[in-house]
Amino acid sequence: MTTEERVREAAVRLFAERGFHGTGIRDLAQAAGLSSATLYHYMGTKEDLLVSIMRTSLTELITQAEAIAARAANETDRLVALVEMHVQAHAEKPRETAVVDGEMRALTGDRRAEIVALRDRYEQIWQDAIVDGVQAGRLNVTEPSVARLALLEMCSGVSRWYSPDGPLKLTDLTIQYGAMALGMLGAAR
Amino acid sequence: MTTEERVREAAVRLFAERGFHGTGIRDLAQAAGLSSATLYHYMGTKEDLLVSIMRTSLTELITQAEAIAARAANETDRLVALVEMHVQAHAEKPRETAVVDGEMRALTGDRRAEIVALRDRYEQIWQDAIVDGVQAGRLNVTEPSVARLALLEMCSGVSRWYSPDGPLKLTDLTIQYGAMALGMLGAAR
Amino acid sequence: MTTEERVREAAVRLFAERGFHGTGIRDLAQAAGLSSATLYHYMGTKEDLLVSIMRTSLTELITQAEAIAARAANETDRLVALVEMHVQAHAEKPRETAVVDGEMRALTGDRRAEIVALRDRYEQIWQDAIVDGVQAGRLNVTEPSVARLALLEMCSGVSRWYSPDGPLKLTDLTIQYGAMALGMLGAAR
Amino acid sequence: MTTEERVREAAVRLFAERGFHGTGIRDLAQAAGLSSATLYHYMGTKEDLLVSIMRTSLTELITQAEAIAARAANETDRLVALVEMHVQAHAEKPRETAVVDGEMRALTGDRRAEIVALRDRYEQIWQDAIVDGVQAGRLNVTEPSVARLALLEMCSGVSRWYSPDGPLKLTDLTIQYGAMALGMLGAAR
DNA sequence: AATGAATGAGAGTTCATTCAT
DNA sequence: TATGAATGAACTCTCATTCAT
Repeated sequence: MTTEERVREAAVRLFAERGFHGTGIRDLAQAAGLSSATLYHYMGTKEDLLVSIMRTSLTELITQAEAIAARAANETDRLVALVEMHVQAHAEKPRETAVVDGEMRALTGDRRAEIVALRDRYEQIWQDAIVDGVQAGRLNVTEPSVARLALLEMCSGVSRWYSPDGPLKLTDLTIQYGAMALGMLGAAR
Repeated sequence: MTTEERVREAAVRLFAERGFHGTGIRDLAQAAGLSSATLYHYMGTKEDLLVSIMRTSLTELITQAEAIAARAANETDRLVALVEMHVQAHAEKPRETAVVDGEMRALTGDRRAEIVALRDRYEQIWQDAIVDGVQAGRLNVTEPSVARLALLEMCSGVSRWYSPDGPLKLTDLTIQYGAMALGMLGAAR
Repeated sequence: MTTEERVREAAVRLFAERGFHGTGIRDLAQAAGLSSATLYHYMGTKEDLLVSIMRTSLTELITQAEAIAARAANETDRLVALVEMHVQAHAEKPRETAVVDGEMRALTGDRRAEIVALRDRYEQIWQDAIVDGVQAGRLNVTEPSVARLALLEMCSGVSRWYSPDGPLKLTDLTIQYGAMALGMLGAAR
Repeated sequence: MTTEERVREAAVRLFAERGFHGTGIRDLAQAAGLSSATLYHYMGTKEDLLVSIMRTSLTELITQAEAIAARAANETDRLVALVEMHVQAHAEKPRETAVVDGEMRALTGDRRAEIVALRDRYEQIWQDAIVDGVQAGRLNVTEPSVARLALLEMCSGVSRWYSPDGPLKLTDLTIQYGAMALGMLGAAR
């Protein structure tokens, strides 16, 4: 693992555990095994580091979501595939995703706009999936926007509690979430 | 409104908007219209203030949840009533609830233990409701704990986006969430 | 005991235990059973209070020392009587005397000058006693100033350790100090 | 002189002149020619700095006192040598010794216990010297503990007034204190 | 006589960041 | 590549003091 990766990993972990404002540059340096001065060879500002983490994570989610949207056999499958991918990502990379979901308010100015735009783009994919599902008669929701928000919150929460060392296997987790998603969206049985 | 209430309200707002660590004592003072020294006539430490906000909010939720659990006609009603109450609380007091849901990690030591215990007590009420519903054959979930976590995350998310000034009325919101909850828990139709 | 006395007593105790700068106005108020605002009905500034304590204590010492100097039968008696008086004062009022001996540096400007002048006046009485004793052939010291300083430090130290509840009676204490003083000043046997 | 030494020296001087609580961190920084933030590269807390100064000074005194106790020809020599060493230390390092003698009360908790233990160890060496002198018939004191306290106070006072630039040479000072000590302890002539 | 409320200034300490080496 | 040294600004919190009631 390169030093840059160590820095990044330390940042992901600490930002997730303590939040951006709760993490000091010295904490980061110590966790990465460097002096705080050396840290600055591997990053810009603390906020740059946060942005970079978020961009990477969100971009990956978007890429996967777009691939799913492109290849899904039907609207139901598409929705379930999105849920499974999202849940899996939050189960496998709980820290990265928790940072994305929880630290957006720490960003300022243009950086914030950039990340918000990415998030909006990701959410739009979900919005489309739900709207299309409803139009196709496969889903039954009163208000697609409300459903989208509720669904995403439900799935994102996984990063806060799931542990791969616990009794629940990842595949079972995604299956359950897929089922719950279909249920809450009133999918035709 | 008393000065103490102004302090509290300022804290709730800023903690919700910027997070505990992102809120300085001077920000708080300014928002409450006081000097930072005067602030300390109306609070203990910054952390004390956070604890107090959380305790108040969680205690209120627990009180309401226990009342619902005591009076509900059947397991389905009980679950829906919990959802409606929770969603309503998060819609009406989005800042207080967001602080409860998001700033627990900022607490330290005994204070943290106290608040975590309250949260656990609240979640247990939900857990019981789900388990009872399953046993009564009115709900159908694979894993009650997973369902509880998913359900609570879904409902708590409301504080992050709902606005009473938007197109969606509060009653419609709660109805939709009730329906989604029943759907995701596989309620008998 | 009047409130003013309570304030004074609290100040004496706290200044002695923690020092002037180590004692806060809130500590004083609490020790006197008042609010910090009420405190200011019974005193000027914190420094005024210190000056007042010192003035009272030093004036009393000077009065007693002058009486001794006026009535002593001979130079040896005079020296011993000064020692006994000084030791008794430091044993009976350890806090007042400790404040006088230890907090002079906390004073500023004119206040400091006033107290320093009182202390110098007191020390002059001792200086005269030693010089007269030497001239009378009753004492034998190389350098009267050095002897005076050494003697006063020795006697003042009593306030730091003597307890009336301990095994040593006050009369025995003063007798021992008188004997030690004569010894160190080379008194004719 | 290294920066660390400059910090230490500044602290010794200011703590001696104004007391620990009377010295601010910004005073310290200015006296050392640093910003207050930079100060913290060279010390832990302000109290750590105080402890370190005291430990160094007391350890040196103990080392010297133990060496004297080990090599003294007889009980009288031993006592005089202790006095001379102590007086010399207080004359040559008046600030360090004044801090040791006067700021112990500013310490808290374990730090205080550590320093008190060192001081007690040092005083025990004196106590032994006096007791041994009495048993050997070379000293004549009523109460060794009282004599020890009086003697140490007398000698420590030197740091408060002696100046190497004054008329009194250091060797004369120590000789006079040795003579006074023997006198006050009733040494056989 | 008594105090709650108020505050500017300052306390000790840490912040994120820079730079010469 | 790596870091000690450095700092202005900011941190949370307390200071001594005043004043209207």
